[in-house]
Amino acid sequence: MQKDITIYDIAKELNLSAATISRGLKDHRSISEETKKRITLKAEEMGYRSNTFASNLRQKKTNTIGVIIPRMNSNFVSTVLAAVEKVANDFGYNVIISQSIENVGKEKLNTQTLFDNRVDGVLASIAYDTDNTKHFDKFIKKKIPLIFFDRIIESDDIPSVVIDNFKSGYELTQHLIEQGCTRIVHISGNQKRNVYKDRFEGYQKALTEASIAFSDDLLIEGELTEGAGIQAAETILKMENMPDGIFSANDICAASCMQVLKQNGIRIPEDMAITGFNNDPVSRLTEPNLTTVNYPAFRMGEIAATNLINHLQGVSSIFDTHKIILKSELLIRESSLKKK
Amino acid sequence: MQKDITIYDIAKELNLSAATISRGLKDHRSISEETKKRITLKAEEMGYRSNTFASNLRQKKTNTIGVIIPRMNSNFVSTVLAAVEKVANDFGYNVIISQSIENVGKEKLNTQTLFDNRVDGVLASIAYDTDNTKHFDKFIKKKIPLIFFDRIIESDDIPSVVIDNFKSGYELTQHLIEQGCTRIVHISGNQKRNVYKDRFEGYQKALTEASIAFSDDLLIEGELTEGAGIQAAETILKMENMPDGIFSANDICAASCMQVLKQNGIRIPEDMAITGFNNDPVSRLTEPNLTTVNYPAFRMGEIAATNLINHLQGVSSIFDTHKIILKSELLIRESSLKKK
DNA sequence: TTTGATTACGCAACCGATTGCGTAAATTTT
DNA sequence: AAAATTTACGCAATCGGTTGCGTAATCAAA
Repeated sequence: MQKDITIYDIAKELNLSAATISRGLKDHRSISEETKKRITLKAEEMGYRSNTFASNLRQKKTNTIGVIIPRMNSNFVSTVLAAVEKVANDFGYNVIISQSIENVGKEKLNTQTLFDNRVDGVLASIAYDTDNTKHFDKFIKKKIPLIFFDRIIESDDIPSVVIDNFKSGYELTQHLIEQGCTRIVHISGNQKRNVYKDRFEGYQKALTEASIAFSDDLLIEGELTEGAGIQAAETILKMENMPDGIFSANDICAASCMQVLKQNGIRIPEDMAITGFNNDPVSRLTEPNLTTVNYPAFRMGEIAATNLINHLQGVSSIFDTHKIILKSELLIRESSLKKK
Repeated sequence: MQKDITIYDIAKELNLSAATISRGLKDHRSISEETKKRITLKAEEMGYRSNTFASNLRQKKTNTIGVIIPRMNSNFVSTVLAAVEKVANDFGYNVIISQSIENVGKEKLNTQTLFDNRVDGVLASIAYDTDNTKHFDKFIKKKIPLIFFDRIIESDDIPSVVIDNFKSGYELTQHLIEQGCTRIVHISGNQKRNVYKDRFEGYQKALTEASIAFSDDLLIEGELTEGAGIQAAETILKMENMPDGIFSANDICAASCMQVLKQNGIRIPEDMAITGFNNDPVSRLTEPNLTTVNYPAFRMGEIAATNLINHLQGVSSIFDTHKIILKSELLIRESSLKKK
């Protein structure tokens, strides 16, 4: 293994100082064009690569942003990440991704890892059971910019990028009611999470406005996984007073639930109208296609990353913003169309 | 923003040298138990955090492994990544993930970024249009261990972790033939990629063994996306001599293809038997459920990461291994069961 | 009591890039 | 032609942790 080439090696070859090499490589104005060219060429020729650590150590910044997400295995999350990576790359930033696996403990470890790795900024979507932002305080104290997206905790210190979950939940439910549903089950996730709580409250508001009573057994709280959908279906099938509509807080759960119901002879949407949330590809592959909400995942990633980086570059401050709400719209498909 | 605490600060507080602090913090044997305890406590009290860059700079290693993948947005990839992250964390390694977006150009940039960030080791699954491993040579030259997984390029220098795509393709096709299919379309990806080429060759072998002729129009090469599935279906619908079986090289494409066919009155599996590949959740949500191949994604990530890290720790050498082949098995479901 | 071994720690030189300050030489101004 | 600028580069300290080597102090062996 040959030794690494450093700016000192280049300096020696060209009879210049290391300082000049350093400046020449980064196009510093006090170096003449000709010298710059010689330096660049020599560096190329010798196979020089900058040592990030030496640079980071000296500059006290890393050109890296950290992202904390619950899991990578959903269409939504991977789309957000794709956008974040794209924006970061365009601005010369690296991205470190860490998954909390829906677990506060792991999430705390992740914040610590990112902190120790001295990321310049952080984007986070919090885990299922997180109930305070204490483990994010270290970033705030160190003035390391932090933005929450999708799953957030309200905090005066932490700006966020979200959609209007309340509104979308409200609209979905309203749509189901318009289709003639009078007994609508809501399958949701942990009510600690804004995304689920807000959708639920939107659902409740729509019910109230239509003078439909809500009872606790209509809310099925679970993990919104494929398995949770199956369980929900089984619960529903056992209900004495069978519902005529289901509003699931995500698509995958809606899809698996729908499947079990169909296997049990329930006709969709005639007997049961179903809606999901997110517009995952699966919503377009079920039969019938799932009515859902288009979630601007890519846009969300783009906006969160752009704001963070603009802040880092001093272009604008994220602290001027408290919350950014993106547009999300209803996608009506067959699974909920009782009236054709 | 308060200044960062360094080992020098701790040293001053305790009237010790920085060297002793450094050693004390990492449990070096030449430091007395009592001093170690004092150091640890003081460090805790002062809110000390180690500076990774200074450490990396001096030690010339980063405790970081890099992963290059085509895209994050498939169930397969995100499952592999979850496994890699788990193993890496257990061993105290960080993970940097970079997506090539199925593009050699980006893939090259990614190798450079990982190289410049001086990752200790690399795991890679190559892009759609990569046709040589030249951009990986820098790792080999620097003795940075590299393992390919899933999508590989055969190379004497680079070990890999895969499944037997040929065998699975063969078995799937054999199954379709047993079900009475005599004209089977194969929807595949870029034939440069081992995963697609091998599955195709397995398919061909099964056909040959059953004395079924293969003709070029039976191979539909595309990007295996949702959209590609729709296109494939349209192509198939226009065929004068309608096939009676479809073997798609992944599930998502099979699912969308199946949907279009159904919309056009084709009965599955009676008129057309369909199989996918991967055992993505979507394969369990389509109607009928998709026959597919169970792909041990988590295991693959675990094995690749474990081997890489074992090598880094000197426990074993990856160069003793050329290729690791994991077991993958046929999952027969309704979409292909013409004979019940 | 003397000697060899062990324990516990300090000294100082790294790792490689960055940057404030200083200066000789070249160029422009008056 | 002398003075004032500007240009182009070098010096040396700095970032914070690591580590080979050296040494004082303590302990065991002779």
